[in-house]
Amino acid sequence: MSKELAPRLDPRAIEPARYKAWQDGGHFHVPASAVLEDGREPYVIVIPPPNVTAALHMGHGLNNTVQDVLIRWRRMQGRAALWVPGTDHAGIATQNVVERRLAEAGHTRQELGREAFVEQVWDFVGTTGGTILEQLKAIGASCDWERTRFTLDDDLAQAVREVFVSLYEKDLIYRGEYIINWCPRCLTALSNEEAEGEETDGRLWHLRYPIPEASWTAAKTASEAGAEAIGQFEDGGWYLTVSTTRPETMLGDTGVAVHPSDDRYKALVGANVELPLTGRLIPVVADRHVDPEFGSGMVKVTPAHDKNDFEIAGRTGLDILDVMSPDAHMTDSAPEAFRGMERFAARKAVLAALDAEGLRAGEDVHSHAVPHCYRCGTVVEPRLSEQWFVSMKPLAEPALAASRDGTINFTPPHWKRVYEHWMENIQDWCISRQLWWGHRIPVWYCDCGEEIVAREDPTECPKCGGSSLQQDPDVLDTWFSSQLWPFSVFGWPNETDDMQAFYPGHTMVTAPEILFFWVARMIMMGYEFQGEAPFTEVYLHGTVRDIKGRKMSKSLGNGIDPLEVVEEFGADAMRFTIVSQCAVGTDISLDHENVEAAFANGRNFANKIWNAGRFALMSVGDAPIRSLDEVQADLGEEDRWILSRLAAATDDATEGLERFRLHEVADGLYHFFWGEICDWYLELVKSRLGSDSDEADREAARTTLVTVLDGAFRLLHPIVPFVTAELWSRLPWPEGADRPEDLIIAPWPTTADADRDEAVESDMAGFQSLVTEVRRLRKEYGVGEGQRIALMVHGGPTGFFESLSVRAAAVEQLARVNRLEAGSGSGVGANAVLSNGAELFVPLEGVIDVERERGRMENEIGRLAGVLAGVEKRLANEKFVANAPEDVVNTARDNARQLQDQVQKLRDKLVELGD
RNA sequence: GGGCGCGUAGCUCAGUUGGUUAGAGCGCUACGUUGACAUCGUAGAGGUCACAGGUUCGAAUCCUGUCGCGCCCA
Repeated sequence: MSKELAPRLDPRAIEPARYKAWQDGGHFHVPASAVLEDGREPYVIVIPPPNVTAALHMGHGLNNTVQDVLIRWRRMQGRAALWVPGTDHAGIATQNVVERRLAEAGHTRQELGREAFVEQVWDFVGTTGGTILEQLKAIGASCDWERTRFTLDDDLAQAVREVFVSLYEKDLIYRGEYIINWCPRCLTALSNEEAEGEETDGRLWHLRYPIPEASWTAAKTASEAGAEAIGQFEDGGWYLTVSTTRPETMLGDTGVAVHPSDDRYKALVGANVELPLTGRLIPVVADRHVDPEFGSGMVKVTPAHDKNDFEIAGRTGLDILDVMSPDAHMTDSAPEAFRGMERFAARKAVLAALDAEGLRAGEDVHSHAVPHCYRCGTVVEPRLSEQWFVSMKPLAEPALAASRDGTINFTPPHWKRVYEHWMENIQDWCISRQLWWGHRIPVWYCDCGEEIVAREDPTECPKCGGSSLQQDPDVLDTWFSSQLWPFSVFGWPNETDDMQAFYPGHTMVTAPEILFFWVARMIMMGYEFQGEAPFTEVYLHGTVRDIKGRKMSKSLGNGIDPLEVVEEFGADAMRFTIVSQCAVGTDISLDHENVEAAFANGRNFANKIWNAGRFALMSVGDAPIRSLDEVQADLGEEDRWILSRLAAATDDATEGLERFRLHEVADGLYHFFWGEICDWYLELVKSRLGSDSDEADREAARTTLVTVLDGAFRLLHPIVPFVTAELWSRLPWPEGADRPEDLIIAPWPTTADADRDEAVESDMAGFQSLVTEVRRLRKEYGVGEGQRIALMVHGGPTGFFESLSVRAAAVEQLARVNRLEAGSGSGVGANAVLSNGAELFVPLEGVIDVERERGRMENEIGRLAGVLAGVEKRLANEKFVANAPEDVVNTARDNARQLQDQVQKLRDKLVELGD
């Protein structure tokens, strides 16, 4: 019975039970047979797997709400809508968490040993790993939980193994010694993407390297040729100046380079210079990488500690000297005075030592991007290291073409260019990590020197037959497994029904931050291993920020816990608030200091839905309704109006969802529900629902009201699933008509052209403007709502007055008018002319101050005349009439006519008032 | 240095291919307990659409420049 509904929506009373009913009803699960046997069209989203150690934050709230909206909508459209959930093992992040816990107990992973440590991580993941997925249920996420995957699951490991070996066999994976990004705290290599540049105000120090006497002549020649870097000490000796932001690396310098065509330095190429503090001599070499325009045109070369310098060394044959340990301390390759020093201490010490020798030539403030580890924030050290790499250029080609030819679409579209730019300039990807937690690299080394890369763990060396094989100790970058997610979740490399049914998927919903990390790589892997893209739509949503525009983060303490929001206001409130702010390409900002205000909009709307539904259910009762066809002949104007508006709302919502314009969908449905159903239709239909009204009229009203709510609940369901499903389940239904088991699978509304009724919409607009105008006049003169007034109406469209008198009860209720008369009226009163030309007169003898009314009308005339002048000016312009589209000109003409009419009538009334 | 984006009501932001009397939510003001809802209703105040040029019959919307802000890549 509907009477039991509480006057306020209590989300806690309905949401958990609804969710359970959906899940128990099997509505989230999509078996492959739905596609392969039942022939339903699939719609597939794979979740961006959250880190297994993470707790739900607002970013997840946004990301998953968007996915759920899309999935629920497609499910209602009858698609086999599958949303695959799961978590990511997050190598560095997870290992760090467990290491921190060990440290609290005074232990290190090294003490524990690899096997025991990994076991501990598994324990940890086993106890806490499901948390975030459980939390997703609270916000209503309709994932297929039977398919939950973890990137370290055995079958996903099989996919990783297959991809690694296969790429290796195609020579797209190789091992080599190069400069990589190294985190001295995590003690692992990082990819370029994982080393985040942070704009820093640093210094550019200038250092002097003395030139031995043997080359002074060359130095003099260079100096005379305009070589800025060459100078003379007071004692007559020559030196050259180089600049660096990392002075400590000079201890590893093995050369100085100039551009080969830089005539200034020609004389010096081949000469040696003294490397201060080390007693070493290093050569001057020529290399095309040096930019003669930048600085002095002369650079120091530190091949073991800089990527460009390493390449210079490769071309010029310079020595490579590594002076730093993995944890960024100076090694025995550095001069004794600096050995064992931490890098930043060494920087100071080197500068001081150079100072003492008079070899510092000042410094400049220098703003540049310093790379930091994306997991721990430590300054990344470029380091020479032997690692595994993926050769990216060949993989990027089809992924780039897919964007260029529109196979893959980005929303918002400007990300297309960002993506393509990255693909065009793609660099090889360092995939080995010196961690214990992750997919172990499937490579074994034999004592005989053989390198074995195999799908199955080898027991003996295929070359020498020996059994003393050592597996590579490293694991793979987490993203190496994440990039396989769109097909590894379906059991690939096995040939599965799931693969056949659900690959490729459709929409990827994620944040722009991981466009390169993840989205781009998934696309590359899709092409390489499946021959087609893993999805065709990439929807990149904004970032959740606080009221000051800062990204929400744990460290800033400015986050909002979605679960608290759900607890306090309900998942519907949270979802609506988020979606209504989810305009394409914009961030979401929420006030973390006033959570109630931040979510008021969503909470109020959910409550409004609840109350409208509650009222309707109470008014309509439990008896079956008729079908719309049966009551067609009895429909009132407002019935036909709201049905027409429902059709409009349906079209707008469907189109908005198709274009990912979620904000517009939420906004449109909000105004349809609140501004049209609640503010007007419910008010108009109230009197017809009572027991004393004509039965045919009552049944038409009941049927229309239920039909409209049914439609509105369907349209709103993807955004606010709980409150809509709860109310929908209680709607009465026509006898004998099929009723879907639950709103979650009720068909998404569709429309036909005939569903719109422009004439009735226009009539209704006239009625609405009349009511609003009368209300305004009442307010103007302080006539309270308790006081009934008379209203005289003259003119307007044909039949206008008649249509009002049919609705006299509604006019009385909405405008508090108890006497409605045709005629222009006379005497003292308030006057108005509607835009449809109808003249209104409210006799208010004794209340109205004639002077005030005159002033008010003059203001109104002035305002309208101003608008009219603008329109007339446009129409007077021959070029406008000649060039503008016909409908624009016609609209302007209609406007002008209507405004002229309005102004004229008001002027006439003003004259009357003066008499 | 290169690239992308932003500057619209007190606040947070919409405004799709140039054509409306420029909108919403929150906040604010006034009035209101008419049996769905005070998490409400009614009405209202509040904007020279950053600035300066330009294109156009017509610019918040397109172009150029200036100022301010943010992000990405080197």
